[in-house]
Amino acid sequence: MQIEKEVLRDKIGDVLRGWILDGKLKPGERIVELTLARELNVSRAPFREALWGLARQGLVEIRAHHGAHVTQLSEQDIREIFEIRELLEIHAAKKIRATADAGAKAALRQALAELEDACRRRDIKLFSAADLRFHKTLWELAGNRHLQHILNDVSTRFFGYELIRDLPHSGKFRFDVMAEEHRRMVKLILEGSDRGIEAGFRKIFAGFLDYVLVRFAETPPPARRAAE
Amino acid sequence: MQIEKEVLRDKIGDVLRGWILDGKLKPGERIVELTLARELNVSRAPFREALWGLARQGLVEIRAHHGAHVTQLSEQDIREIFEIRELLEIHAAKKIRATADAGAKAALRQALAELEDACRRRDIKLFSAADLRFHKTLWELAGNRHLQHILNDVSTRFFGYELIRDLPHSGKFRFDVMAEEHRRMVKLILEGSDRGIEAGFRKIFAGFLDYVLVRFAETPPPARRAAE
DNA sequence: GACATTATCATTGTCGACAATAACTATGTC
DNA sequence: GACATAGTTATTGTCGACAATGATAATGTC
Repeated sequence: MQIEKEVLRDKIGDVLRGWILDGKLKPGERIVELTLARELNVSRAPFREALWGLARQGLVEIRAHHGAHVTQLSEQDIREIFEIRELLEIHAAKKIRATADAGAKAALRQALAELEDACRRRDIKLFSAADLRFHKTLWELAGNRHLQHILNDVSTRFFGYELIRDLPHSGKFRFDVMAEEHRRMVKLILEGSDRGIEAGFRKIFAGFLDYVLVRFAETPPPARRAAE
Repeated sequence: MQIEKEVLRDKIGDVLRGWILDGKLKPGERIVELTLARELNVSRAPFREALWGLARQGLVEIRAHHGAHVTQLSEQDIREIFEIRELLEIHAAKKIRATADAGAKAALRQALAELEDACRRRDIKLFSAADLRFHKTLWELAGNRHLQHILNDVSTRFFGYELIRDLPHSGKFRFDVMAEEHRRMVKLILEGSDRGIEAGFRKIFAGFLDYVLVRFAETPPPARRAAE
């Protein structure tokens, strides 16, 4: 594996983030510095700093003398993070509703169109990318960079989870429902009221949380070696 | 300056955090690793990791080849962070209202009592500590550890600011107003409704934000060497 | 055989040195 | 004198080595 970009720690961080998000490194798994550092042909110094960068995003947890572990979320964690994301994303939606200009509306419609297209093609990879782009657009258009940043971090933590990452692969993934829900969100923002956004988004989020939690209950914890 | 605790990086982090929060290190100021590391009789390795820990809290910003700078907030930043804190703290208050048991209510009243006492004595140091404790209690009682954590980080960023830290020293600090406002918050949580909390907290936050922004406008930016 | 104790090993924490980069200074040119 | 250029210095980035710690295995005792 070769790297070529800014500073080493950033390149390493990008690689590790990728490994976590696509499941090569699994939740709860310990990251042994020397092992992975050697695999990347780098020394431990920049590797360590890369880990701190990931810890900043909540993707890994660093404990003194116990190394870095890929963050492992409990059901409680998922509920809590979900609650926050819902709160913040609804807030973002309301702000967009109140402030959106022509450009913002166009961006939103554009993101929606891409997502709908991915759903029509029933293409998982395309959908995941479009979904991420859609929500990132939402966060950005709210016009609060700190909010955008927090939402990004809070959301990123989920993607490392196969139970979420692999959701679409479960065969019975409802592309049409997803398209409809996102259409509804856009409609609420462009034509609805704050109360409408509140109720509509809540409903969509609740449905998704249920879906996630059911899968979480089904999935046996992958040998949680975490709590020591 | 001597240190003795867990791992070096944590001890260093604690010292640096203290220096930032009490103004020995000012917003925008560059942190030169060797200089401060020598002052603490430590090498750059643990010092650097301490910086990453602070970056995780948003207290410093690390840019490749440009070192670490104590986070410098623009007026825009203050507005944005304030908006988020208001949103989250109102959410916390609503959750407490809905779920608080006898113990929670007692904890809230206790925190309020200490704050009122500090106000009666017109003791700034006491007040600052009590205020922090009051809000931390609020965040904790909401029963969402992730929310608690985010609120803590989001709030910490303010304390490094003299314009906020030194507010109470401006002579005309209104202890009675502060006591009254916190009393009102507790009353709203214990006896009010969600709508009441929303409106009441909004009003209090708005007043405080105004106060902060006026002072921010008055304070000349301390030779912003940031934007390079 | 089960348990406590010690020794061994794997891994992280810290260090000092050197390389790479950016900021600064001095010099030359017009 | 102002500007561009080259050289110098200050600071960060990366490295390999050693120390400290925690986990594991081996040993001894009951």
